[in-house]
Amino acid sequence: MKASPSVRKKITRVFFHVDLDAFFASVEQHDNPDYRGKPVIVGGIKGDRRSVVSTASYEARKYGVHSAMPLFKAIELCPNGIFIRGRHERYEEVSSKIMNIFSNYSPEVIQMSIDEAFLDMTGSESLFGKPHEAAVKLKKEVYEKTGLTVSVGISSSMYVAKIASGLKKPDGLTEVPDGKEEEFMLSLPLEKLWGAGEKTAERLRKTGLTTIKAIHSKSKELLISIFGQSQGTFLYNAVRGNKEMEFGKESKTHSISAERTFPYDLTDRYSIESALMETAHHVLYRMHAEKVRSCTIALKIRYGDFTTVRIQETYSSPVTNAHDFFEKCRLLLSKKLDASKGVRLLGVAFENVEKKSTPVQQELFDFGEKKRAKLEEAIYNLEDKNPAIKITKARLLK
DNA sequence: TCTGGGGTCCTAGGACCC
DNA sequence: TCTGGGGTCCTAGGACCC
Repeated sequence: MKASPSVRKKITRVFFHVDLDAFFASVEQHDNPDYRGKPVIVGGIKGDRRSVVSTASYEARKYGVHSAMPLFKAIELCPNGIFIRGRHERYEEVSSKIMNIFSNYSPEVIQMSIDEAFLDMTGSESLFGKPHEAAVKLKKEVYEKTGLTVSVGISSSMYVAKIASGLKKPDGLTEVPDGKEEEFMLSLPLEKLWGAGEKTAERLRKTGLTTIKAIHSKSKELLISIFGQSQGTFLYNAVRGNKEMEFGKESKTHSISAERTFPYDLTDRYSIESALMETAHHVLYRMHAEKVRSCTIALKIRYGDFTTVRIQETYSSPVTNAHDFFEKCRLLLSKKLDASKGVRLLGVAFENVEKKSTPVQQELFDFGEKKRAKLEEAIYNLEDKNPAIKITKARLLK
């Protein structure tokens, strides 16, 4: 079959990027009317050591408080702020309610995180009107149903929509007309270039590229020669707002991890191993809950001086039982740990996680491991059904 | 009282195979 | 004899994002 190009009209794609404004803090303000209009800081309470700000309400941002800021600094800047540790289950609940609303507007909602999503609004005009009109409707519906505001970016390029949604927060709406993507990008300061963080910005500046315009003036080859194939190509496309920069492709790998920063550095082996056991149990539990498996274990250690190392190992068969898993973790720890340094953080991860249904090479010998795995699975199921039951290794009981 | 936790992707080097 | 080239898998460290 042949379609004549002159007849087939080129379809202009329409993407929304929708971002929930100061999400965690906004949920708190919604649920607690006393908090409204006040600086709310989610991430930790006064006295929590080594915490950081997760989300600051717009009232708190006026004091200079922002995400990822150490909590002690936020307290310095905003001593009268309302400090909250956070209620993740509640945020998940509100998030899924909002994502549900999104799915009434588009058959293709690509959720990027708990508080943002892309909506493919291509061809939705007969249902919701022009993109701008549709966005107004969507914002209104979210507000009426949840009391929260969202910011929307509209563009035929996902990348540009993503940047546009961040421009007029909170409660913003920014539309970049089709064909104006490049112009739009050129009007922005370097800090708005999503995907180029602190380190890259620094490198760019050192190269004399202090503006998006300056990057735009360089050839693709030059950018690649400085920043490498991947990042060079990214920069070249990003400053042009190129449409082929898509999000939401199936990711190649998946991992499950847990890590913990200790209020004080751990120095003795027993405490370190106990903490390791606790974290290991946590990730293993999650792996069972998600019905997946993995042959690769990774251990992460951050020392008191903030240097961070990792060690990983891939085994011939998936790790399923807790005893075996912990022993493997402990072995990795022995190989890597510098005992002369205090341990600030320990993390454990399963890498290259895959669905349980995919076939796997059976181990030739089975040293009673299947039995142990069965028992543990039963315990996990029990905990699942009744969260009040907590079966924990004696060592973890204080 | 400096610097969370859960992720993804990239790079560079080494092992190993043909 | 002293040395190749491609491909794949694995590992450790980094950058980045929310």
